[in-house]
Amino acid sequence: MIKIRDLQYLDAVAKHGHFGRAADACFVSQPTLSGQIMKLEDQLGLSLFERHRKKVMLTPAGEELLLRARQVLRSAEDFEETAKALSDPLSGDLHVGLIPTVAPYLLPHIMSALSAALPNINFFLHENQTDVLLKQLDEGKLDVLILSWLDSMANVERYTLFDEPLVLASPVNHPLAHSDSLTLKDLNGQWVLTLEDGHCLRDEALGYCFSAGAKEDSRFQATSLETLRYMIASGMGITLIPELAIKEGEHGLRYTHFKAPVPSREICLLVRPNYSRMECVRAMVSSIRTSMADYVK
Amino acid sequence: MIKIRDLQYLDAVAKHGHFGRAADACFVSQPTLSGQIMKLEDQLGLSLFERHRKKVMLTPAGEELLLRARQVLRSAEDFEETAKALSDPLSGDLHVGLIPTVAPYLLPHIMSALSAALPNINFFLHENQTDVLLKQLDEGKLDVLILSWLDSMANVERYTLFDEPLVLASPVNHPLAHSDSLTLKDLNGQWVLTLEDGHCLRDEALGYCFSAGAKEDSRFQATSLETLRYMIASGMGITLIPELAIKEGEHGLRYTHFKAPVPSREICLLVRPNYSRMECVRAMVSSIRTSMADYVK
DNA sequence: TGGTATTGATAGGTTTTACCAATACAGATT
DNA sequence: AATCTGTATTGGTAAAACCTATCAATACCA
Repeated sequence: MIKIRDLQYLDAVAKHGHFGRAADACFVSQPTLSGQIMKLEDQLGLSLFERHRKKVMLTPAGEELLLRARQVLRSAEDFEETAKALSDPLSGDLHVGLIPTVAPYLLPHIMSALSAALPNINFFLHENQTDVLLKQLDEGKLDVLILSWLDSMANVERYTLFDEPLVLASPVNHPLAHSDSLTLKDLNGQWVLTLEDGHCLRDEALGYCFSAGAKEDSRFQATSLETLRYMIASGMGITLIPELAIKEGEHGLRYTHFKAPVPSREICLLVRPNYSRMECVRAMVSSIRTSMADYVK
Repeated sequence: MIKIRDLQYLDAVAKHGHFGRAADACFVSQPTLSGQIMKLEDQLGLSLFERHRKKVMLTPAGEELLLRARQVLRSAEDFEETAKALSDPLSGDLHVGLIPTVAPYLLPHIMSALSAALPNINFFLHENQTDVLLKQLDEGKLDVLILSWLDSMANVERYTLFDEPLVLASPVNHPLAHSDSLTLKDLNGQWVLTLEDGHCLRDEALGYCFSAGAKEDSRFQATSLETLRYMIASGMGITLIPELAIKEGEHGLRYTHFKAPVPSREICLLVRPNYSRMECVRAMVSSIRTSMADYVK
């Protein structure tokens, strides 16, 4: 296979019409350039130049090949320029996967700081359920995930961002609302509404509720937290809601915090092991942790 | 500057997702390939692959660069394929320069044999006066010239094709027509019509005529042999015409051959010294000499 | 839970090659 | 004839690309 250097020599000699000056332009000695051109001609099985005492001119074949050589050189330069642009790990595109019970409630707290910390990163946000996200991360379609940690997760690198308490969401007139000392045990015998299957929050919430002796009202399953919230407000039951999802001042709805042991989930950031832009990931983790610490305070 | 080989390695690893198999495909050892990829990554200042036990996947930067790398490889292959096609010296385009007093009379005798001898050559024929042709040959716009030799020509390689006698062209009723023993001396005192300035035939014909004591009728100068012929036929004077230009059966015109010493010109083929496709030139010379030997016979 | 296979990285040594300085050589110029 | 200009040749060097052998980490299997 030909070498790009040789094509540069070809280009230079064609441009200068003179081996010595072309050699200077390529920062090599004239014998080197002459030798390489001869080797190239030998390799191609044709002569590129006619050597004359006063000038060096392209053969017809050389003329033809010069055009293609310049095409090669152009695309090689394009490659190098792209590489240079990409070499800054703190720039470029970053595809972030988030679960639906996190994305709309977390992003408002972290995005402005993230954008400020990584001004040259374009964040693409993808909302999907955990299993889909994990698959896409593995396939390389996503760069990082932000979701609720499950012990069953494997083959990922995990950065804990914060622990998010779950709070009781109930109709304002519910007996447990306004309790000053709500514990999980108080859920015993209650009917609990949940998200539809596939949401990790459903499994987490049900886990806490079942262990406390509550029962699932499986007649309805909400497709989103927002829908679920409306169902609760209309008096259909209670549920556990992540703290970040609380919106104060909602009509008919009341959020009540638990006393210890507080049910919670761990929100973490996942990347593939050996991910290439760890510098960027570390900056993200740092920025998000700071944002959330400020939020708690 | 990057090396094409490295881009091939990049392409191979991306395609196979496996260093060992990619190395086999590139006919190098796995450590070599690993090393070169690492060196490339180092050089570019970014990592192209994420290494996992079970698979090797492209980083986002790698994905982007792979596209450009393949573009480079494509154009490099195009270069090599073109070179291969051009490496056959007996194919391609060939620009032939001919003088106006040769082209229309010689070409019918030689072209079919030339085309047969060099079936893969495209002949481009350029008709111009000697000085223009020499300049274009020197500039590389033309590959070979076919013209009448002048001793003043320098810096060219010369292949004699044949000697072309000059014959007397006169009106049929001219005293010298029908002579069985015409010599140059018979031109003494005659008025001679010629081609316009710039045609080498003019200088040659005038040379013979002046030395024989003839005079130029400078009231008219023909722009082509065909015009000149009509002027002779209409009784305006005599001239010397190259033998190949004779058309028998023309009304009012008579051609008379000279006895020795026969005035003549040498038709030759010229190329630049160091011309690259000498194999092709030799084939041309050989073909034309054969054609013209057949013609004389 | 060891034993084996797979895979990419590493180490050490060899060959290739691109390179330079010095110089030869050829044609043009004086 | 002497000189100049420009390319080719020669001999030697340092970088690189490459190989074989081996390691370390993991996956796979019984």
